[in-house]
Amino acid sequence: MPAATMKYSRQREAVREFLMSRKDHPTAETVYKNLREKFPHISLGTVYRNLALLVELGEAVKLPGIGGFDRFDGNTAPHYHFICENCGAVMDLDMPQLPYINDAAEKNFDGTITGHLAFFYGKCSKCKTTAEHAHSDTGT
Amino acid sequence: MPAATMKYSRQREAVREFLMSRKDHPTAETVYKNLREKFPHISLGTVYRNLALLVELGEAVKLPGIGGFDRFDGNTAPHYHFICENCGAVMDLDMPQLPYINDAAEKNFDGTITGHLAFFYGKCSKCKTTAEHAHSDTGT
DNA sequence: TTGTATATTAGTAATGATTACTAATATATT
DNA sequence: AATATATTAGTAATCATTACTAATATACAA
Repeated sequence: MPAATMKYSRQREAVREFLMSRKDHPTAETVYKNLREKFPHISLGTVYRNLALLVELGEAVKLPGIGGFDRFDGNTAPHYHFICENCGAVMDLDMPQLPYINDAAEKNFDGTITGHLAFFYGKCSKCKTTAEHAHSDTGT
Repeated sequence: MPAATMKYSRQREAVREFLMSRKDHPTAETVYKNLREKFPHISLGTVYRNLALLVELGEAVKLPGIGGFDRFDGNTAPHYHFICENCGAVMDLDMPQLPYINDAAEKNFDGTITGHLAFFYGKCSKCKTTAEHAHSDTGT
């Protein structure tokens, strides 16, 4: 619930800027670790609150529960995601929207389809060649 | 981690049967509530352990983090899901697989796409007419 | 500039789904 | 029946996320 009137905050701006600058859909923990370089006393709660606020304002998107925890995407334009089965990396896919699959879904369905969310699985370019097993998102 | 050799258990059979009998992708809590009618002393841990075991054996599928918690699907054949934005209900969609969208995803992608998961959103037939706000999965 | 109002924060405690642990029980085999 | 071990019930621990609170930052006006 955004406050009645909103005030500027350096922490919120930093969260916003960090999110916009990244294409890897960081977790709250990753945002926290990175912002601590600029704000050594920032609290995890502040990160969570501002991430939720940005989502409410339509300036970020929440990808819930991927690999056990929520991730946040500064790109609010509808797009598809890829998740590497090997290293857990999450990345955007450069592909057009597929609005017609909504029609396919609505064909034998009583309700109304307004949209969809799709995640593609496989191996990222790195894991395709190297057969490593470590999981990423180290926040570097 | 399944044990070296597996033994029969009435509780596990009950979990399996319950899951197979339902098309609404119940949560662990829902399975627990229902099985308590037959096993008044069954523990939630037993339900979780057996659900995880069934997933490992390939007899069930886990839908992670939908609406805040994991759901379990006794239908292991690949299929698509619908999630009602109003009541939170989760249901199967009667539609063909869309293998060609993997090709669309792989077009400008360096890695390998092996599959996808898609969730469709909108209003179920019930919520399309009645404008209620309660969330379901009451376990009845 | 001061002063007042209130949104925001840091720090910490609480929540809640899920997982781990352990002594007792169920199952399988001899 | 006796032995071995997989499984359970019950409970405690985990851990991402949320809620709470006194102190601080921001906005704006006198």
